[in-house]
Amino acid sequence: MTASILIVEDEPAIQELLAFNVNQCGFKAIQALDVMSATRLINHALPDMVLLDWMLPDTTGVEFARRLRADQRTRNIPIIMLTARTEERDKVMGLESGADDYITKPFSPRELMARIRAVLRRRMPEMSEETVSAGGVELSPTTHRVSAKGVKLDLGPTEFRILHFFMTHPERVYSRTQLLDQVWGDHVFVEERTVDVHIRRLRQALEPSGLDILVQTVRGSGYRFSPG
Amino acid sequence: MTASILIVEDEPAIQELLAFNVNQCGFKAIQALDVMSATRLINHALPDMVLLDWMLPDTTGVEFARRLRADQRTRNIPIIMLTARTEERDKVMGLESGADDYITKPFSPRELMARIRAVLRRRMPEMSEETVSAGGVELSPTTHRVSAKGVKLDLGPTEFRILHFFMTHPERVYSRTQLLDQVWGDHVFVEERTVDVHIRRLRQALEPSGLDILVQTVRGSGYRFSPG
DNA sequence: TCGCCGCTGTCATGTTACTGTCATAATTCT
DNA sequence: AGAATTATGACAGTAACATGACAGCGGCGA
Repeated sequence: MTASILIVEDEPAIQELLAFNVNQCGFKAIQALDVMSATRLINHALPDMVLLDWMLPDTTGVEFARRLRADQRTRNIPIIMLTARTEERDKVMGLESGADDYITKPFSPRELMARIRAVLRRRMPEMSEETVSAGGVELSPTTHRVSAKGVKLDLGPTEFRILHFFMTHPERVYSRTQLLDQVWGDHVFVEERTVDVHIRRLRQALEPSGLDILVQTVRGSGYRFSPG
Repeated sequence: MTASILIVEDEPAIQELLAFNVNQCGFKAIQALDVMSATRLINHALPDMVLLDWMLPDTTGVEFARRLRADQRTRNIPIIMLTARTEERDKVMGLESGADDYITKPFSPRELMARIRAVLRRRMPEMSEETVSAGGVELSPTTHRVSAKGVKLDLGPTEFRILHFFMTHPERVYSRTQLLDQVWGDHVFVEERTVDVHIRRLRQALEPSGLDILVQTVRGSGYRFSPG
């Protein structure tokens, strides 16, 4: 689920610097020294974003950006332009060519990362924010509040996520492994028995209102949320 | 933070007239003569509102409005439609283009501004200039004054903006990133932890009146203003 | 022009609350 | 009963947050 970022930059030193920073921040850097190889890489697999140098040996960055924007397949890939000059004219041209943002060299790694994240954030849809209600429990992701039979209750982050997942997937049994994947995230190494403990904590929080019965154990299989 | 308003209008004379009036009223006018450049501008930075001509050379205003509404990122931007004749009103309404309001040409600057303010008040509360009051705190954007339980208190500019944003968006939890976007501005590069510090300063200012409890920490998520 | 002062963003350090793991008790099944 | 599975309580490590200190910046008046 980590975003891949195609870096198109002919200067090897800057190329490496960019790749290092991008990788450092948890993205996957894909490197191209010119437009031709960039095109090949894009044909092979679409990146989630393109970091594009303004000046390139064969085609200019602006021209390449224009081509990306023209092609239906690549139209929606965000582009950040790297430009050496600070003149307003270049900025305008960069934006005219369809770049989402631009950054002038020299730049700090921090600023670069901030811009990358900002652009990705603008493009990425938000997760579900609907208030869920079932079996006397109400959970609102936006206010991050939970109430059982009208009484506010206090959950830790993990218990909150488990409950949210359960309420949006009621009645169905989930194994510990599935819960780890869904609630903790795919590639996390956590002991399976840890799930038990968090289920316990969730039940404890629901206990005062008597709604702990909604979280049911299915021996040999896992757990289930059953609003009845 | 002044609201930025994107004006999409192909007639240069009217474009300028609109821009002049918008700027005159303390907003920031961003100008586009057609849908294509409007799209580019929006990709770069989201405006707080769109003033949209009904008839445009390339895509019609309605079509553009529909696209804005379809995209998760732009869904919540208020739109005001400009139409040439009264009879278009029904069409605009009937087509459900998603506009928040419409205004027929010719229009008086006064009327235009009134509608802009009305829509902003409805859709972007923190942009309007009205005095907000919640949980014993009163904040007046125009005079830049804040009082807690009747006692006047003294805030720095940033703390003022945070509090204003919070008061116009109560109960909802905002991540540090979201707060940076909303209070600092879209592409400002500031360390996330800086938010903590300003929250601290805001709480410190509220402390004497005991209202610092209104600013709540939601561990793992962000902060929330809860007037109870 | 200079120095003062308030505001800002960052860092280092202190504090708190959550997490994951284990050991052990309590179930349930065969 | 014995085996397998789950419940529960305790605990240490740690991630997330709070707080205080500080240097840089910009505005403002002397």
